[in-house]
Amino acid sequence: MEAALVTLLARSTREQLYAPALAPVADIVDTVRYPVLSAVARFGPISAADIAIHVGTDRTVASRHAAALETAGLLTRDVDPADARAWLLQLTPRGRSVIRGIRSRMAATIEASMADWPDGVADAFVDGLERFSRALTE
Amino acid sequence: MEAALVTLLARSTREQLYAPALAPVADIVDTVRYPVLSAVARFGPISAADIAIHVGTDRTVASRHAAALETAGLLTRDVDPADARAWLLQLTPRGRSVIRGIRSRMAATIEASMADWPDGVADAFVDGLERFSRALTE
DNA sequence: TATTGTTATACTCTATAACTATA
DNA sequence: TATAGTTATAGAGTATAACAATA
Repeated sequence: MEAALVTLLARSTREQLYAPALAPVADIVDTVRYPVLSAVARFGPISAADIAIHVGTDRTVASRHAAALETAGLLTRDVDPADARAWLLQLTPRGRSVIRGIRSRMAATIEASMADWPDGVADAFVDGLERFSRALTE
Repeated sequence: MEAALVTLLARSTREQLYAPALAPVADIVDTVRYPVLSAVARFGPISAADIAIHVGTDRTVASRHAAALETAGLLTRDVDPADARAWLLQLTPRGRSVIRGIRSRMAATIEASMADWPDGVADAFVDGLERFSRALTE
């Protein structure tokens, strides 16, 4: 298992998995900004500080990526009515459309690589993957 | 699944999974050199050019990491008897001992995070992970 | 006093280009 | 001519430090 994990965690694997899904929108979303966009999609409206926690980077990094995604028209930043220091990040209709396309292409890539797996193995893997991911973020 | 995959592929996840396993040898093996060491353990004796393919980086990067690991006494570089241009990388006894320790600590971390999983789920996950990793490298 | 967000800066890691030596 | 390995250089991405504004 160690070998499989080392392979999966390699930087090149991330590029390899993201590249085909991001290709059509490569000019506005790259492999480092996509995690921010994905987190806003899942947890928004959310502040940049909380995004940083989910994405696992420093606040300054999340802030810069969010600014870039705002410039690209994929998300908006509105003052948090409950805290004037914070900005709440939220997807624009264009952002929602872009992420829908990315997810659908990513799913196609993944499903293709599992096409010849025995029945049930893929479902069990996805189940385990979700458990493992949850364990990491707790 | 997309969310779980984004989490797993995050740079911070790699650090989080490797950190406890590498801590005792942090002065000689870090998270970017470990994949090189692991590949030498699995495929050695092997040339730097082939290591680069397995690790998914450029030749120059693999070469530098290998040089550092040699300086640390974890691997040796001997001229390939079949090709005087190439150097064959191979673990030293110390290198084997170090990687044994890393793998055992990594296994402990992973097993701990799966401790409360239902019977069979962990095995199915590992099976799927290995299949998925193989699909990525082909 | 602590926290949010931002900017300037330095650091790490990587790829590209150029070179030598060998096939 | 092509490939293995190395070194110098530039680029991308990140964290640290310092700042203003608000809790």
